[in-house]
Amino acid sequence: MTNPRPTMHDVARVAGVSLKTVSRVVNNEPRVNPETLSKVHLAIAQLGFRRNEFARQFRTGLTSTIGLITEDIANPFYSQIASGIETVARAHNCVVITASSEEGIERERSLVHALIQRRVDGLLIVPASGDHAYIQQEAQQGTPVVFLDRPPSNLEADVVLLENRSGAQRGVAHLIAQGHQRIAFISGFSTVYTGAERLAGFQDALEAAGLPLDPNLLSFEGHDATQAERIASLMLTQSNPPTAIFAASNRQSLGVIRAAHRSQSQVALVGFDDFELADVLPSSITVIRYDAVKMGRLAAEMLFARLAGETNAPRRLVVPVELFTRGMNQTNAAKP
Amino acid sequence: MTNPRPTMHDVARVAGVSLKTVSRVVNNEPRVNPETLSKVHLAIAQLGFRRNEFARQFRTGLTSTIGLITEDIANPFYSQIASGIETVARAHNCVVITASSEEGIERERSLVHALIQRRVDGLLIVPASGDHAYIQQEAQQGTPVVFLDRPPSNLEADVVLLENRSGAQRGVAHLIAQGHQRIAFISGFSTVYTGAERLAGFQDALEAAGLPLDPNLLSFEGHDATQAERIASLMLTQSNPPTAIFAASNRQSLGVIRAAHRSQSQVALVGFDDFELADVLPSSITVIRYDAVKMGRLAAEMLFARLAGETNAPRRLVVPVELFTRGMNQTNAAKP
DNA sequence: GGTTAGAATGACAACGTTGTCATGACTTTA
DNA sequence: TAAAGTCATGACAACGTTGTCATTCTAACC
Repeated sequence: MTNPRPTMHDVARVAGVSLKTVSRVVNNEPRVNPETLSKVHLAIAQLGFRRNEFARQFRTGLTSTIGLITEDIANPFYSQIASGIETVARAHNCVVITASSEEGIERERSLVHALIQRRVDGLLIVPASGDHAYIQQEAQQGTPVVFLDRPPSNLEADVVLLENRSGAQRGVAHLIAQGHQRIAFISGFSTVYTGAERLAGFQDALEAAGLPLDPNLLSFEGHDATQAERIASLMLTQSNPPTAIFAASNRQSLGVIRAAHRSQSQVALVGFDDFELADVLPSSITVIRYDAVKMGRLAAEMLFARLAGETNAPRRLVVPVELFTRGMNQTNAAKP
Repeated sequence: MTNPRPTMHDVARVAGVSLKTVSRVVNNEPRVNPETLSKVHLAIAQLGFRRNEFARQFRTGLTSTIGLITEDIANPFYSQIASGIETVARAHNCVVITASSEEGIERERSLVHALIQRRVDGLLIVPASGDHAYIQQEAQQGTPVVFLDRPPSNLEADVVLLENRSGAQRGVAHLIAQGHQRIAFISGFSTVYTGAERLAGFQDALEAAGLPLDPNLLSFEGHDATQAERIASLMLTQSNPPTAIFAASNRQSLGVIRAAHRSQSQVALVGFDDFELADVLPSSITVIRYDAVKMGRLAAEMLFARLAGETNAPRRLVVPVELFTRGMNQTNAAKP
């Protein structure tokens, strides 16, 4: 029923030539007699032979495979990054192994090891919070690593980041320019790099405008949309509620939108990360947006540059973000 | 600077034992003298040795790697599937290579070959339209293949599908029950399996209600959201416009929502596929939804069952869908 | 004390490919 | 016609691991 895959050896036997000659044909090496060539081609077609890339990679030491570790591939942000990476990888005849760390440093570590043991040529990592010194040894043993979205701790390495701080600052400045004075900031864990940077941008904007920072309007517990919704609801129903909210990522934006919808609030919202349908919501949402696919491409290109032998000091690349304003609601409408 | 990765041979030399003894230690084989054991462990730690999984896989013939080919990994539907697959793969100590066919049969074919040549243990494919007979040979040579979302043409194989036809039928019946008589159907290419099935479901519902099918209210050209928006706009502005639209997938839903938003139309919408924010839109959207992650899990489990030696006839698994009604707008409100 | 059993270890082939070198035949050159 | 060069081909080792089998040594048995 299932005939095993033929090897070069089988082809050689059928064609009546040596193993090496088959290898030459398969690799399009010169100096093969045309007659021999066709004999071999015939045998190849007859057996349905296809070179065992796995064995070849083993022999040559290069797997033409890179690894990508993200928090969760189901998250559109990461899957867009993955898409950009894949495009570049394909141009280099590479495939991509994707794995999800679920935001745990231990799990990340075990994935890194699993991929290193499979001898991927390089690694792209969206790092979980925690100590990344363990990567040092791997990198020194010849597997280049490029980080995405967040820099690793305790490690000098290539990294591609977003313009987090200035992006957040511009978003908040936009709200201030619209006349908002009480602006809330809802984020996930403050220990995550992007959260901290965006908070800094938030503070920059307040300071520049001479506005006070009300601790009651700060939250770092909106890790997912549900949490963010709960927190936004609380803020909106308290006495002296915020007139605007800055959401640190699309997960928080989602929660805030739901909370505002439920409580019929007209609170203004600016969010980091664009999302589909932002344009057709009852109150259009201004966002800080960027090209996630491009981010993936850039990181992959850095990795391939390393693989090509580049040995400069680690580089830090920053992907620009754009304040994209929607629905020019200049003022904060009062509740009905 | 970069010390090459140590091999078992290096460990053996440092520990003063034979290669095979190191192998025994690494594989936790019994009958190793405790003293020797610790010598070897010491050498392993000292050199930072980690087994070359790649060489091991080469020797044993199993790569512990499966391949996943989708249309576009950046599409949330596919990235959710990927997430489910990854979970199952991890439980089997496998990693997943993801690749995008960009909906082209030729590209798909080249990816299948690339993955087969890398000797992935199995393949999961969301097939592009076209002839899939070429897979036959691969499957016979020992690489099991499971299809997702659409069955392959000219090939008997395992496949996991959605309840397309009855799902669409229920969605349209829901609209009819609300009193709609002129219902449009907007889809991508009719040649794609899911599109054809959902159209059949649409027709089922109309027939059951004794409603006529107006060809002017059918379109198969809304391949992406932009196209769908254009078509929906045309339909909505024609004389005798539809009072409801059935969108065959989330891409079409998106376009329809935009079109309705632009033209201030109150057209009712039911769409196949759920999407974020559907609950907070001005007119809440009823959808046919399902668990895409689970779909990935099921397919992966089928694949691993094959890898475990299952040799039954190809199976067809159907993932149930659910009509999820939102916003009980019983009637079709007239324009203001 | 000689045979046997078992424990601990090592030598070697094998997986399927590519790189290195050798070989023989034929052709060109002096 | 001998020397040198080119062409076509093949034999063999190597990549790093595991599987098979052989070997040595010690302990236990009759």
